[in-house]
Amino acid sequence: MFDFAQYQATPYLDLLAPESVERLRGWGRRRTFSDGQYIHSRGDEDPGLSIIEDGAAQAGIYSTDGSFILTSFIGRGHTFGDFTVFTNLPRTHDISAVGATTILDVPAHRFQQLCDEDAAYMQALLQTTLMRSHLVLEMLHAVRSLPLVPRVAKFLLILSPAGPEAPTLRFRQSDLASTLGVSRATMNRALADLETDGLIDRGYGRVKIRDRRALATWLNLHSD
Amino acid sequence: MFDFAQYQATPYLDLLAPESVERLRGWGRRRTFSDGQYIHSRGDEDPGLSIIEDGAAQAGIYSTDGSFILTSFIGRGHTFGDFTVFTNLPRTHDISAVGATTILDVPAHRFQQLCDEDAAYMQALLQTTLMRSHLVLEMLHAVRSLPLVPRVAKFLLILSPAGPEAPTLRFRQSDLASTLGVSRATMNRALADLETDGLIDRGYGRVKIRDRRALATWLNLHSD
DNA sequence: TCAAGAATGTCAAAAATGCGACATTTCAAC
DNA sequence: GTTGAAATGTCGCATTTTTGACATTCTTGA
Repeated sequence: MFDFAQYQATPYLDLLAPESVERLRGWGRRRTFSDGQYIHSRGDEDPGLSIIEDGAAQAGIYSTDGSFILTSFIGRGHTFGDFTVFTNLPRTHDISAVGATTILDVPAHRFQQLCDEDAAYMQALLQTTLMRSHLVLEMLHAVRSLPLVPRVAKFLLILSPAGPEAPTLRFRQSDLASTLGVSRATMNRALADLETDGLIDRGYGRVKIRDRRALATWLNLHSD
Repeated sequence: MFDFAQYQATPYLDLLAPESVERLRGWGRRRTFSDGQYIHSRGDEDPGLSIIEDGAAQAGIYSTDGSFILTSFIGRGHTFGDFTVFTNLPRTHDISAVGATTILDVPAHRFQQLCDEDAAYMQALLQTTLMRSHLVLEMLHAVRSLPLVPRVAKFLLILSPAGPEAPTLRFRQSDLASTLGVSRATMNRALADLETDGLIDRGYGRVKIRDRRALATWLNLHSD
């Protein structure tokens, strides 16, 4: 049985009442980015909550050798930078736009003020944070306990956007590889296996999941 | 430079005002456990927040082959079960006591009521959740990008309790091994390396960190 | 105190993965 | 279109890790 929530968190904006969303919009600054453009760098110290109004972003860390270790794909309605508002940590990830993207930036002090006035803002944030935390734990568990091919399958499920039935991930195999901590050759073999089983299609700079449901079912059969 | 916060989250109880802690105590049920006793099992559905008043616990997942994949060490003042209160997820980890342990259980509806009355309860929870989330991301990053020995070192730092300067981890090498997703033989070699460098001592069913600071310094030199 | 169980230390063979290389395919800029 | 850069597909070979085995050490309970 395919539990949708198991692999996706509910977007922050979807957890707020429409009027709360409107209010939030009034308090933030809107910025637009083009595909691949940097939004934040690891180590930046400008605390604030960012919300994706349109488009998408990816969070990860650039290694010294230039490769990018992807941690999460952030879709419309989701947030990032939450760390910086409620802890003293600097930004922990590099974030760049995927496709044309509009971001709503709410400075830390303003967001805290909003939370004071209406606890719903904080509760919603807590909910998404807990769900994302759960997903990261799942990723961690996958990395440590699943054999290569199921591990790749699980990551594809977690990293793929929620919406479409047959999502296309616009990732290079080399980036996917460092995301899972394996070499490109190994990733290629694993993707080839999944393609042979009719679960995905490999393309130039992208991977297409033919059917989320089928992939999830296959994963259940091949894990544990 | 050894950043203590980098490897430890602040306990929930430490983020609350003393009177808030008192109030919370009045709302929960106190239970005691002896060393190794089960507190919760993965899959349980009895939503509620648990707080460690005394002692400690460890969270992880038992594999089908009986080995235990440790995810986190939960010390005094920390919480678990937060998922179950604010999302519909069942418990995701097996939790057992480490040493004699006292737990304060607050049922989900009561805790939510508390949050409604005083947002501080939620804000503190958000803070610890964000910090723990950060730690899990660090673990994930370590698993994927660090060579064996630094990887082991980083996990030892994250899993060790905050308090003592020379903490002793009461873990078998086989459990540590599955926690990092390597074989026992490999774990043994890695620990031997660290022991040769004078950073830890291997014992029967335990690993002693001679000096957290020194280990952290060594890790900085050997990562990236 | 002693025996049995449990955990560690270690080894050689087998398996998996990484590394470097190179041909091929695809895309995008001109 | 053409061309060059970028990404994929694949191949040995080197390296690391796993596996299974066995001896040794430690702990605990009879």
